[in-house]
Amino acid sequence: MPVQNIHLAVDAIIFGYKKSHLFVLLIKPKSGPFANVWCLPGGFVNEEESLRQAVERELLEETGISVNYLEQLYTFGNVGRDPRKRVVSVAYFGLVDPSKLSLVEKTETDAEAARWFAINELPPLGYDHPEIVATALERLRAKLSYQPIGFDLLPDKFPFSDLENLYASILEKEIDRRNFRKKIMSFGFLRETDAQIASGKGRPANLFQFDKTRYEQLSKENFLFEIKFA
Amino acid sequence: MPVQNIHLAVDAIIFGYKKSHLFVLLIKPKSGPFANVWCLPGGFVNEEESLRQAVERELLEETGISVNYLEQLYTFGNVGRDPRKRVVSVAYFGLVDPSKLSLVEKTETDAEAARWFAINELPPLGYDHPEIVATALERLRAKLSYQPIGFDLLPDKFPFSDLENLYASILEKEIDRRNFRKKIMSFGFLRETDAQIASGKGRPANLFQFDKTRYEQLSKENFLFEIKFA
DNA sequence: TTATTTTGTGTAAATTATACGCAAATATAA
DNA sequence: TTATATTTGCGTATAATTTACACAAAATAA
Repeated sequence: MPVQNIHLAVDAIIFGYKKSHLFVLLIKPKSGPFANVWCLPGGFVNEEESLRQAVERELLEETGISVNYLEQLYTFGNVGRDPRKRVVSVAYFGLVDPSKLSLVEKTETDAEAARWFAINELPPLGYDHPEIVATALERLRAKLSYQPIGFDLLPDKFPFSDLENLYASILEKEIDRRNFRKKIMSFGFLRETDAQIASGKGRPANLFQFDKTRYEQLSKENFLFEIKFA
Repeated sequence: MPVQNIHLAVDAIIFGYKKSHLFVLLIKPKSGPFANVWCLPGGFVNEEESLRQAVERELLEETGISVNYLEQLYTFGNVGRDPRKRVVSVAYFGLVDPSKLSLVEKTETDAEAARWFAINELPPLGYDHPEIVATALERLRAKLSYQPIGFDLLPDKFPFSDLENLYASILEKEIDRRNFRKKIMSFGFLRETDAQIASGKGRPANLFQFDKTRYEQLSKENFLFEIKFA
């Protein structure tokens, strides 16, 4: 085996969603070359853990969060992306529901705390993390249209308009409410509950629920999830 | 920085296509725990090269081939995937045109040589390479339907039926010739040349050519490549 | 010259996507 | 209490796309 001095890290880019805004979870590392700069959560991989375990561990250590959805995004390995030495980082892409977003309102910024930032109000980021965020955002947008992934950004029960606003705001498109609803309901994996919610003003909305089991059943048959917009 | 004893490798899974069959490029490593077993080309990353450079270098060294298309596929990092020590491997996914496939017919199996294997006649593979192949095949199939990637598996000029057979054989679907042709031609990036080819028997076919520039132009506008099959 | 093989092409029917507006239910303000 | 503003819930007609389907032309082989 060669003598190799390459370090292996993982980074996590975690999206949250609330009130028509997409958020990203950031931390300020306590040490390292970007010690006082906002960064994605992440760190070095231990020798006896899988990559996924490493991300989950780092996430828990640095932010206290656990995710609804997590998948490998891309591996960033350019020479020089860490000023100290060669570090290759496997980035993971995750989604959480709004219950995890409480820190956004709470945190009164202890310097090392994790914080949520709205996607279009990100602070300057360390390393090549802007590139990672861009890649993740692309992936999120792409996946919204061919995987029912939006539900991992919503609470268990939600009014239909929340789903609609999620698509509209993340994809930055206008959506025809009637056609969108028709389309989603035609899939048959969204259950209308008998609960209602009063959103403050206007007519109260019925709450809906994503039936994951049903979705998985359908996927095995000849069913294709796809949402396109003009 | 932590002391970390993880090694970083790259692997390449290269697809070729000829006469309605999909091929994968394999080698027999000269050393290591799978010294006499067919494996994907690959090897350790040098400290001063990017991941992509590493794959391209290994490919050239081990198989003498250069590719038409190459993208990062996935990073395989489970503990124990290499019996010697922790090795994390970034797998790349590549496509070549049939001119590179000559080794298939030529090679009279010098033990260390590279060889093409039909996808459904693969020998037993070392490491976790069966998993990598499976992942790559999934990716290839998925991409065929939303990126005009099939052309990288064909020669510069090709009869239309080759394209059709490529889709049919890789996706294992039946295709309606007339509808498929209508669909592809409607995109407007396939040029009919005035060359013809006599395939041996039957009516000679006109040759077609993928106009990449035109495709890229279209992509910038409001154009979506998509091919679905029942 | 006849049979066989492969290419090339059009149309009608079914399905899917799009465009579009009004009434019901609530909260708030007058 | 009544009027106003806001949000939800819903249907239909038209356009666009997808699907199903068959036969003639050009070549080779027998």
